[in-house]
Amino acid sequence: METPATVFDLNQLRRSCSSCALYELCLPAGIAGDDLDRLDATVKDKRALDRGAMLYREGDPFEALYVVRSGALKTFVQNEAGDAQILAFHLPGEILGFDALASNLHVSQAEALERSSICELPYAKLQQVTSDVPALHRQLMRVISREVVEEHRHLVMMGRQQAQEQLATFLKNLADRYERLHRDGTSLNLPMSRYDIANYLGLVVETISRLFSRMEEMGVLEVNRKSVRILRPDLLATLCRTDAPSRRNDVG
Amino acid sequence: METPATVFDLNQLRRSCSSCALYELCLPAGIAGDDLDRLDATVKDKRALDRGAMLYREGDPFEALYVVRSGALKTFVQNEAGDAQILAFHLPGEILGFDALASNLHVSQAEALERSSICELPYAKLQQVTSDVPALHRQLMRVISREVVEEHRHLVMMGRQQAQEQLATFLKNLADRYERLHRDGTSLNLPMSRYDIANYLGLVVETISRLFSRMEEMGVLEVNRKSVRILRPDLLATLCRTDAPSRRNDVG
DNA sequence: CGCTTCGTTGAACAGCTTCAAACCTTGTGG
DNA sequence: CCACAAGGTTTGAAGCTGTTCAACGAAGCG
Repeated sequence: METPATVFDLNQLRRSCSSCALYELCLPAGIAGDDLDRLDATVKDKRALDRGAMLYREGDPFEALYVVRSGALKTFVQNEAGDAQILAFHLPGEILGFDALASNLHVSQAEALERSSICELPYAKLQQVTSDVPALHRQLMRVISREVVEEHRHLVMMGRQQAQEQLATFLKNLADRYERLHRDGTSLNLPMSRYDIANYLGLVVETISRLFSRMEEMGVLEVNRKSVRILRPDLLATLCRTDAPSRRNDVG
Repeated sequence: METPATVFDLNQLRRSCSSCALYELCLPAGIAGDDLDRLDATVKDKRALDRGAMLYREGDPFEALYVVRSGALKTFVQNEAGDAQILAFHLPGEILGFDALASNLHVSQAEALERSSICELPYAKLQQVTSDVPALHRQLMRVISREVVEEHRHLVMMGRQQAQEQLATFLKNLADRYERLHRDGTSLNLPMSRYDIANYLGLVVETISRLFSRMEEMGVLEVNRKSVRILRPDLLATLCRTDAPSRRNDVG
């Protein structure tokens, strides 16, 4: 909890990737010297987004990639009826916007889950830099590929795991990502609602609520609304695994 | 049904992307002239893969991207217990291998579903060309992005749809892709087993079998083992949509 | 302070899975 | 070439997980 003034000062200070706390998680990881300076010059600050504010919508022209600097966002797709499927939650240091590379239009939407600040990488400028800096090009490909791999995780979770395993995996993944941010990975403050978690996992709210209660009874978690403390990380890890290998898991 | 001799001749003839029947579906789409020639030079022919043969395995070093020229493959991830989740089926003109870009190791596996032939794009050579040819670079990014979007479809199918809607969507998608190949999109010859379909959709074989029977009773399909004829494409399309918007579809 | 949204809990229900068995196809070795 | 084994597919019956419907308490917000 910092005062608004402090946050503002930090943002002023950090108008350079090399001095950003997220440096090693972000796109510039693995880039140095002049190349980093050139990337620096392409980064535009984006005003903070309030909770519920959209970073981009489906059909928006592709203008930039975005890095979360603080806060959290969700990305989702919506069908004609307005039904949504959440694709991912994005924490500080994570990049979003790749969905628009294919058609130069966004095919998903990004919404802030809480007040968030964003780095904007205008793609036109980024392309100029990448054509001169092969290292950045490779780095960009690596980051997209990471996104592909991350979606594989999501698919496995949905396709092969039971509800309780899914929630355990989801929490463990969140905890791991918070630890990478040098934060405590055992006491989480969930930025998303139960509805969001349910949607992300392909379940309904009631199931999520019941599972939180059950895992609290088991002594794995201490749950208080958005605040989740992991009391037994070891138990949580075992809950991620399916113990009864079901027939649907065999490879053809 | 061509004689082996004819196929061989075609392969001889087609040692150039510009003369390949898959030209407009494949990586070179949007590339022309000298640039295409340079790409041409990087393409290596890969011997045909027999049914069940692996193109790459988890942990294999990243050496190349691959384009399916004929046949079909499946990609999947496997957990410690050997349980698998199929990520995608790959038809002619489609590219695979992007999973390895992030870590320079494959994190998934690719297996031929039937005798297939493959174009190999050694990544080292490809990188040389992309650094000189910005158009190819952009094209490559677009193709990866398409993969991301395609995985979104898979996630929505798994997360928001019921079993029958899933199978209908799966079949419609296959039909569309076969039509893009200038083949008949109404009489499919499924290269994958019922087990594969079930695994891909996060269901069990029995469910798939029952759904095929049910959709045949409804007059939508005519099913005979691997051969599926779509009698009522209009009905199939309606079966893809959820008519009862369930609570789990709302966006938080 | 009242309203709306979020979260929790209970009870009944439904859809998909599990278990079981039979049939059909494919391939292999005698 | 046939018999048999092995695996893929289909169908039935029972069971369980997660959903649906309903109701209520708590928190957030104008």
